[in-house]
Amino acid sequence: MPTRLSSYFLRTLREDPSDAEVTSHRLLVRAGYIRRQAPGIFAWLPIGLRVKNKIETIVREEMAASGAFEVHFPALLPREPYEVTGRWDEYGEGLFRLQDRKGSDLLLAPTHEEVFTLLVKDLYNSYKDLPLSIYQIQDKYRDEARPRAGLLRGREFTMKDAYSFDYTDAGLDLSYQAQRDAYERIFTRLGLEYVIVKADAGAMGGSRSEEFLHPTPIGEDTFVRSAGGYAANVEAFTTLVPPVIDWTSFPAAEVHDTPDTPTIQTLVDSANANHPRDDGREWTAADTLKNIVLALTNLDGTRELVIVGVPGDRDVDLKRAEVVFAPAEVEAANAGDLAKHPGLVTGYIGPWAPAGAVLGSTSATGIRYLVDPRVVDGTAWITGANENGRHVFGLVAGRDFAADGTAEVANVRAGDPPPDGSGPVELARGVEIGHVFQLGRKYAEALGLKVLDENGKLVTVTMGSYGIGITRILALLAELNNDPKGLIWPETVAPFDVHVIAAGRDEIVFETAAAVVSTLEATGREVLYDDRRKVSPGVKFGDAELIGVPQIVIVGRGAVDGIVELWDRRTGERTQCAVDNIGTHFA
RNA sequence: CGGGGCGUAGCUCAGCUUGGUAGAGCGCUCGGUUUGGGGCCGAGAGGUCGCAGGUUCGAAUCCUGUCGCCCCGACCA
Repeated sequence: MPTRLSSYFLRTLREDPSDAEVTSHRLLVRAGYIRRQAPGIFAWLPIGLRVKNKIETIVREEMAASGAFEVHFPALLPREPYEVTGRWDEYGEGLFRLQDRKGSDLLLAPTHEEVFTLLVKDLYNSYKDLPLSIYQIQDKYRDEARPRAGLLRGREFTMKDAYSFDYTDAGLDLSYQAQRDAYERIFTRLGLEYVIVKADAGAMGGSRSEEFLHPTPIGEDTFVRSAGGYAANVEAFTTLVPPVIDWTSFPAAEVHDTPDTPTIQTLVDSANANHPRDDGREWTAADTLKNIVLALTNLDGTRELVIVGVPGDRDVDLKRAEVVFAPAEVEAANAGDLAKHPGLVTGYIGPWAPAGAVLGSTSATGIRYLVDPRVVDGTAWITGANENGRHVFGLVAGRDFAADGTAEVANVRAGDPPPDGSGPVELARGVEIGHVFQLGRKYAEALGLKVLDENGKLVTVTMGSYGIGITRILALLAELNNDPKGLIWPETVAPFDVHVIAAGRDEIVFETAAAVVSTLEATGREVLYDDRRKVSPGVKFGDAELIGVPQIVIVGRGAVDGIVELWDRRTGERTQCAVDNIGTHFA
């Protein structure tokens, strides 16, 4: 049976909804696919569900091909398992929490590692049962600080989440690879360009992690890639560590007066004017060591300071810092923080003073000191002398000062060398459409998921976690496939295969259209039939363009001669076709 | 959490400066007309003007507070 527009539960809007800015959001609402319920929360209408189901079907087929089984969990879950793994607290304000009538804590799951782990623990005890991969397609809840862009970043969204269970690391590698391969097939079928980038494992824990990003300027993720094939999220980028330098012939560090040089630029100018280098090269910001005070707020609410030293031509990237110091929250230290440490001379902070070390756990201040990986032993720096208006020149790492360790907190720039030597990187933006993780044993350990191995010994299971954002992909496809008139779906996910328009009032038009619809359905096509009697052709054409079914058949004034028009929504091309040939045309 | 914008009919908006019976277009209902690009004529239904206080003879309009929404930023597996 065709879907008849005269009775379909669909209403298109003539004008853009006032609360939608992003193209995909605007068109999906206008064309009757979704309706907003609350910020970041949407209802799905029949035609929208059809597209969502098409995407889910592709995902299900490839999940099945990868050997994974589908299950389904509730979104509403008890606190306890999340308490055990620590995520009840770690997730912070992003977690929707609620209580039942008895006062028991519940949550709307942001992701389901805990309960999948417990399910396998419940059913399996032997290595013979493994490997196992199971998945669900389910709605997830995250209380985003600011939902935006319609479906692209919502608070409720549909996600395919898969989990793998192995008892050896080698097995995990295989399971991970199987999911990764399935993702490549899925995105290829969806016609979505993607880049696989090295990612930070973040709050999920675990080791290996890669993101599938669709490269586009509207993306919220920044990643780097080199011509030689290196690709990483900026949070996961690791700096190429230069070789250690032999400093035996270096002169001793000297303290110079550098009045009124609170910023790097003023310092560089002053150095070139008053203390030029012997070899005539200009001092640059990269010759200076900038020491930034960060304040960490730990999960238990305590606040501590840490100082990071980065080359003066770089800034601290707070997102990268969050990764380094997770799960603590990171911000720049404020005046109050600094006031508690009178040993720190704002604007002239450095690791060294004539009286001894100033920064570091064992120093005068006792503040933890971490440096950029480029600050290797033997590098010489201009940096603060911990006195107002004075800097120390030629301060050599490893000789004059030592840090507590290194930290990847400096911003990444185009042209930076990646760690694998594959050539300078460029920066690009992308939308995260999939993410694969090797979780390792974190969750199995916390929740006690163990199996007996070949030797009758209990071993902890190792896990992987794999996500695809279904509704985000739908929004992205809408974002990529439209024109000023409306949506233009790719055939693979279109709500219908063909949109048949009866354009005219004569009975012959409707008879011919009905015949065309029957023929198309006989060839297995899903048809949307605009059979509305009192609606003018202009309205029908406009709706067809808005709705975005890729193939349109217009049955109109040619019907009397047995001729209909084929209208390609994407190219706009219209060609004539005899009614008798319609079946073979689409066959 | 900071900055900006906005809450009036199902949708998109005007009216507010300068207080005086609630408006338009689209959509919806009925009748007629029209049928290849959102047509036309006529008659209707539909709104506690986000909410609460205040000023006033009188408040959509002025004042105070409050709630909500959108955008930018911070934040965000």
